[in-house]
Amino acid sequence: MRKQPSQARSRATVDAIIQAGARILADRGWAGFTTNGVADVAGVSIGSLYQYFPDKLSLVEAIRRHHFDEVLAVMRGTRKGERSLSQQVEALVQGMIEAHSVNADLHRVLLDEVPGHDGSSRRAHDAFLAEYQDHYKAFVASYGNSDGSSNAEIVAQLLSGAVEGVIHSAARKGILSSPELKQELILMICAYLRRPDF
Amino acid sequence: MRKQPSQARSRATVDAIIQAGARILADRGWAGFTTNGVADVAGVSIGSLYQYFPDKLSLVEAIRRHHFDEVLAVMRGTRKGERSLSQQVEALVQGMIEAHSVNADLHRVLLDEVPGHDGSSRRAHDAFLAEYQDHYKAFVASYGNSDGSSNAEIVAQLLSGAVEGVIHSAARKGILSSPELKQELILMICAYLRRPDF
Amino acid sequence: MRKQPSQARSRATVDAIIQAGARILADRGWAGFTTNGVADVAGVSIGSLYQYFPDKLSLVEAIRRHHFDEVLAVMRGTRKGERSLSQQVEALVQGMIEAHSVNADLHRVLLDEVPGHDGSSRRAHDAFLAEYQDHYKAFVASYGNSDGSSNAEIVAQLLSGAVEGVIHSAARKGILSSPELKQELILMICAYLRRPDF
Amino acid sequence: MRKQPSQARSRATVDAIIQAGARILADRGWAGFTTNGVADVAGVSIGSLYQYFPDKLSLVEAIRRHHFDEVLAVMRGTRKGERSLSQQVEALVQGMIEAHSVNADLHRVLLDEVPGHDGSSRRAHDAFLAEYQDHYKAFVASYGNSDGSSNAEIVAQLLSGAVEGVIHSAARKGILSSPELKQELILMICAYLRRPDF
DNA sequence: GATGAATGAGGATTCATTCAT
DNA sequence: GATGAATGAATCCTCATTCAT
Repeated sequence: MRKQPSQARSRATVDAIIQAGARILADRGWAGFTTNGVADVAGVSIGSLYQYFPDKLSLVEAIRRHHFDEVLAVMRGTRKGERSLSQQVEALVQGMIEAHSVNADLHRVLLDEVPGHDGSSRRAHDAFLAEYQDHYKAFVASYGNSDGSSNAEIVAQLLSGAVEGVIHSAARKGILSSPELKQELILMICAYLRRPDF
Repeated sequence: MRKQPSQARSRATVDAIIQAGARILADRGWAGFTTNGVADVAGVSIGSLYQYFPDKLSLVEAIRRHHFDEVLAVMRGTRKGERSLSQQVEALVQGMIEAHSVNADLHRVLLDEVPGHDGSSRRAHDAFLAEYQDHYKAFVASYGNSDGSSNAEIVAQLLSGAVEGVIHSAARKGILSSPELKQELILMICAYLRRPDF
Repeated sequence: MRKQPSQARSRATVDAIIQAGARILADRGWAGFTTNGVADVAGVSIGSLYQYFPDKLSLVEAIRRHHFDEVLAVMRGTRKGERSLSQQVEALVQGMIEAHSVNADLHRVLLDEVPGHDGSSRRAHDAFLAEYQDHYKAFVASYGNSDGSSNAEIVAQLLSGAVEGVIHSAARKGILSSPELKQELILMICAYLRRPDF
Repeated sequence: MRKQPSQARSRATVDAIIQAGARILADRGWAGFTTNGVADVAGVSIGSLYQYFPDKLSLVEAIRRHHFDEVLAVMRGTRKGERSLSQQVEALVQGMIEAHSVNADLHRVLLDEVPGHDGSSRRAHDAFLAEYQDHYKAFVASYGNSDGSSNAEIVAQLLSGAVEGVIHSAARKGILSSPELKQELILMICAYLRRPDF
């Protein structure tokens, strides 16, 4: 950011810009994301936008940080310490569904469309992905079986990919809230983690 | 398309344009995809491009159709009629991996970046997704268990989402060819399909 | 330049752009030199301008090359081989006045206002200045006195600065064509070159 | 100026703004001279700047007046009353070099880059140039030869142009302090003023 | 049919200036 | 008096598309 907003008024402006930017990114995608459009929707002048964000990318970075914080907050809020495996899995799946329900369109655009995060922005993005993966690794670890832990990485990768994919495609079809799908996903994960040769 | 290429030369021109477009889309993404750029790489004039494609979207549609045809051809080529469940699953997974290896970058851009398919293009895209899902439905059906068939739809949805997600995230990390991941994915699907309460 | 104009029409366009640019630069200075303004005056669209010049600086470079070529052509046209010193000096002074009469405003703006010529443009500019100085060095050398030639450099520097300055300030006052001033300038140079201790 | 600074604090503010403006003008040229930038460097708010200067041009005028005052002060300080011609000429040249050494970059920018002095600013600028020329006229007059005094004007014009030009070009080449060049310049002027036919 | 010159709406960004606090 | 948030006209540049040759 170019300038720290010190007065209340400017903080409100910055917030309005970020909200409007998130809205436009979610609704129109990266190609439809124009700084003039953001300023318009935010109800501020284009000059005000550039007073706080040196360029388009730094704005999208701010939006990204904002969104990731929310998503991570939801994920961290997932209740822990369940007894049975299926309860643990249900908590995980439920948490991811909720996390994905936080502005799912924005999430997709941020991950898929927004181009080259270079430099400092890369770190923020990687930090998010790292914590994201850690969520799965922690889960796999907590399941605590005694086999070669070298597998944990792969298993976490598999689980995150599968859960992500199922939720993603369900979101696209508008059936994210389907209880049957959720139930089947839970069953699949449980079956996988319980398989005899694990 | 504006015009059907009737002569051999015209067909060669159209092919060159589609190839060049696919190349650019894969290499530079949707944001780097310009009609002038495509014409340049194709070695034809911008006027010729517009002789065959009325606008940018119709060009990207042609590219999409072209690519989806290839992908479906690979998927259809997956060997069928295996005996054991795990052999069938392995065939499925292997087929999907191969399908995703057909110009994976182009695939990702077409699915993630290229914006709103409206009108006729929508149909083509949906037809692809339908056949894609049918592949899974056929697989689930062929596993042929006798329980409530109302579940088949959900199970296909789950499987396609999970497989897609795992392959997608692996592709992003450049580990699409990891045998361990593939093995775990097969294990997960087998475990799921074999679960006692199915 | 971004593109070589191959057809006659495009060559005319490029010429019109360069002429208009030179005009605007001379009339309004670097600060008043806008690409849209140039396109307007040239009677072409802004798009055409950018078809041939990748950016504002490359346009100003083309203008510079064009102008320097003209100036050097005039300087080279100065008749050589005079007998007496004062005839030689008169030829020199006359040549410089004529060279400076070639779009004097443009000359001033190009030398004084146009910012940082980096890279390849630098070379063109330096080449001009070098030939410019060479003109003086050749003159000093041709005067052929036998004293330490290590002075030739300094003398050339002095002469070019003095002649340039006189012509420059005369141009500003609109008295470039004053015969008296020219005569005095010739006298000064002759007196200097004839001084006893030279 | 919009307002006369009456209190000490105000005067300090105005001074800071002028200093900062001169600094920026010298360092970054006219193109890099922005009111917000000046306010920043001066350590005052942009609002304060506009409290004292109604617009950008009035600020640059103040800077110009300030600088010209300094230069004239240096020129006036040149010691007078030397005996021999060459001593007088040396004093003149030395004075001009010193005057040009007072913030040479700022001087160049003010003379070459800053655009159109209209209205009241024109007067200030002309007053400076007049006094500048007067310096030379006084010098020519003091040399007091008895020939047609109608020449004095021309001779002053020639001398100021030549001295200015030599110093200017030397400054550009970074050899303003070269004693040889200075010596040659003095020689040239002496030779000119001593020429038999004067 | 093919060419490529020309077009101009649209989008990112700057900066002089105003005005509420 | 001072502050700095807000403004928006102006500028550079891109790229989809048209059309004369």
